[in-house]
Amino acid sequence: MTGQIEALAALNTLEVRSIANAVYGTLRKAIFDGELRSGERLVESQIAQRLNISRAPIREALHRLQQAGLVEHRPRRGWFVIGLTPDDLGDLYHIRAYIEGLAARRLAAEAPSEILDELQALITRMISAADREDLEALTAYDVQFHEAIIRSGGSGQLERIWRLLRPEDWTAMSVLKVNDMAHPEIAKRHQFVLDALSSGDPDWAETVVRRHILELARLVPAPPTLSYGGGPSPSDA
Amino acid sequence: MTGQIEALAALNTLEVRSIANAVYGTLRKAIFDGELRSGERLVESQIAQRLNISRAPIREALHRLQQAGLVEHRPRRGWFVIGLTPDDLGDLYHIRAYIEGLAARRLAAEAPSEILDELQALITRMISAADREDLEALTAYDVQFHEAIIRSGGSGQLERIWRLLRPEDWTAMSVLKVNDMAHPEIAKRHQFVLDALSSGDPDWAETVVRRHILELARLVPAPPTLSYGGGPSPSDA
DNA sequence: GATTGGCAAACAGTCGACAGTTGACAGGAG
DNA sequence: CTCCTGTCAACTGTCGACTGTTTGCCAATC
Repeated sequence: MTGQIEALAALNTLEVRSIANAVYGTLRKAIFDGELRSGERLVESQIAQRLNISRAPIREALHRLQQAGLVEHRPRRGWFVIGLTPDDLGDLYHIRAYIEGLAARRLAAEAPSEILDELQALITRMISAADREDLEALTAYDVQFHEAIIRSGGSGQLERIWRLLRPEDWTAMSVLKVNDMAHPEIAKRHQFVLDALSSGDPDWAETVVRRHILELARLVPAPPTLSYGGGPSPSDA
Repeated sequence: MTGQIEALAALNTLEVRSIANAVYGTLRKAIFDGELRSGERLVESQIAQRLNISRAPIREALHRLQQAGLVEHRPRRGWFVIGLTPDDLGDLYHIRAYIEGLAARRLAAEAPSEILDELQALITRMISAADREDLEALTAYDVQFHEAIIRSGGSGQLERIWRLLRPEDWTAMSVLKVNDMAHPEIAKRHQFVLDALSSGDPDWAETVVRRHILELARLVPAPPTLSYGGGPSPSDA
């Protein structure tokens, strides 16, 4: 019974209920895959024609991509793909580090055992995923771990901004690449974080979580959007 | 000549070049003025009818309001006004404090004199505005001061997120109310911030700026959206 | 009396069309 | 040859209409 209910709930959450959602995913993927280069112009009518739909859902998707910082809108001129510089990515990780640190501080202050148990369970699963060399699962648990911290330690706004920082894929992608070399290490690090959260010392919890994120920031490679295909780069300003 | 050019530039920046922009402003104002209460439902067609326009620009405005965190969109159900709790506002200030702190850190590391001069000029104007009891100007310079820090200390992403945190009005409104009682003090505090930025000590600059913002957070009254008409307030956590 | 099934109204999602603006280009004046 | 001006195509901003889903209500059933 419960299993079925959960399945139904998942179906409801399934994101592709609207064309606009599908377009959003398609364009986002195209950008990340490098099919759409930084600076490239996106013409609503052309996309509409190529996907065989009207412009309305395209506009909605573009607005959402703008919110995610992946495209730019110039009034009466059109839409342009934004390239993320390594600096940009670094900034996003920095902000994320602060936000999660803040959530961690609050979480540590209360430290409700259900949450801590949940986090511990996730770590257990991480370990087993690492044993199986199941990168996908490992990544998923990693994301869930951080989501749990934000959800239980932050108010709505903290979570809202946090989500804006990570157009779902980035984190997943970078984690995958980064941890290529150190699967079992991941679980260990999260255990360290959890210990800090359980310590009852908000300052310590905040510090550990912040460092945890910033370590990622250092390891993250240049974002896929970038793909400077050589040539003179006008990147000094 | 130059004057005219500047005037034209200002006209270009003027935001009401599209209906969607106007609708955005209208709805935002309605929410802040309390005409639209937290939880209230917004029906696209009704708004369209009342403003005598089609639904397209309304949808765009609603999407932007969602991005600003002022309304919520439930697929196939509609749009709902979101009420900001005092906790929410506090969170936003906290995040802002971190972001501006980060920008301050970088700014202090380089400390280009043009920027410092610009900031000093703004403080001078603040003082004179305070003398004149010109609250509007005082607020404007305050905002410009912080904008300058973000622009020169952050990469694009830092600024992008920073702007998301402050649907233009909040800051202005809260500053107005808060400083009602302490106009000349404002300039003094900003001078303190600027000194820290000039000190060449990034750690110190970050700390001072962060505190500067967090002081605001403590002073800020309950957000206007809220308008709890009495009743027990659930604000302890 | 409580539960289920069907119905109708309300509304979001989507569509195709039109109008105003912008950038590019060609042609003419200096 | 350079600069300005008029023209044109492309594209965004906006519109009204259609379609499918959701919700609340009422009747039929247990």
